[in-house]
Amino acid sequence: MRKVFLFMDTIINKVDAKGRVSLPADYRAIVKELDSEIVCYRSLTAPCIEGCTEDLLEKLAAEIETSTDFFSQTQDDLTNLVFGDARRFTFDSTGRIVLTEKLLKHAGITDTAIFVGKGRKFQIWNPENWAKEEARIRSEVMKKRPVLNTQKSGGEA
Amino acid sequence: MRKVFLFMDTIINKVDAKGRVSLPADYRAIVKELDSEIVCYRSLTAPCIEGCTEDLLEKLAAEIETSTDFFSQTQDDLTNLVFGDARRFTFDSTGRIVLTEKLLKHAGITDTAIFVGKGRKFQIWNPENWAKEEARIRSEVMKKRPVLNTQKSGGEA
DNA sequence: TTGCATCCCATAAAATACCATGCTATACCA
DNA sequence: TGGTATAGCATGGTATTTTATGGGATGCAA
Repeated sequence: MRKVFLFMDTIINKVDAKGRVSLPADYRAIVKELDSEIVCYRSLTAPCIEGCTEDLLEKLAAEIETSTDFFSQTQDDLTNLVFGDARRFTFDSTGRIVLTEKLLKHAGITDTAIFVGKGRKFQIWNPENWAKEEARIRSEVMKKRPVLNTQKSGGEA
Repeated sequence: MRKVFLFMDTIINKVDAKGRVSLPADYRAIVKELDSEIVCYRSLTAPCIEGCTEDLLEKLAAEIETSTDFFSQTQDDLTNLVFGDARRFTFDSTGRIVLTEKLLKHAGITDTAIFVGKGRKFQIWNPENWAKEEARIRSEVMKKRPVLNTQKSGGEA
């Protein structure tokens, strides 16, 4: 039995004409062990699909409810945005989910998708876009790293 | 069996001359599993119909009753409006509810309706109006998001 | 009896569950 | 350590079920 439930690794899978993709086996295992379901939505910040367990969304719902007023405009906007876009995805006996046209379009995915672990969440990218994004992130980190170090000690590398 | 009961996704359905609409299958599943019923009322804040399970309204009522400190006059008025306007909608064997003229008029719905998940609640819009509303919300959030981030750390694209 | 509302049936389309296969990664044994 | 057997996984195809939706029948009320 697993102790830690985090989405990790980067896995490429094919997307067929129906939009079917195998959810990486390890992701499936997590969802099963948590006795939860997958929820996907369009990322707000990047051209990719984002996914998490339904449990996490449930927590988010609770948080929105407690931190904003029942009749407030903010609660209205937030819930519309989050839950209006999200959708449950149950996987079949072979471990596949069927992504919607809306999601695939937003991520620019046609016949191949790449799953990127993000801990409690994961993302699904068009592989080419992800390659660029990963490069950007890595260079970004390298740019920031010396700055952070200088502040603390004296800089390195 | 489902653990989490949240209305999600955005689904377009037709409204026939009798005012009949199919409640999205997933919404029905939630209502059934909660062994509850659908309640709809005119949204107080937007030109749309709002719906939730009877259970939620029950909770709201209970909260008002048990709340020690008196509610403000406005809040009281709001709850009056909601409960006064709300009505049960049972769906038939094919999963349809019959919306009233009053509700349809308030939302400007004629032959097509779009269901928007909001977590514990959902909304029913005229598709065109919803398109505008969604755009408004997205731009609103994009404006606010950087602000929220700057307060915490240093902001991000 | 007539109008209105509810219920039931039929059908086409779409979503989803199932089956089969080849491949890959893992485990096992010499 | 190297080779082989095994189990798990991704993937293509097919069958079945569910869902949306139009039309009609039934029952109640005015």
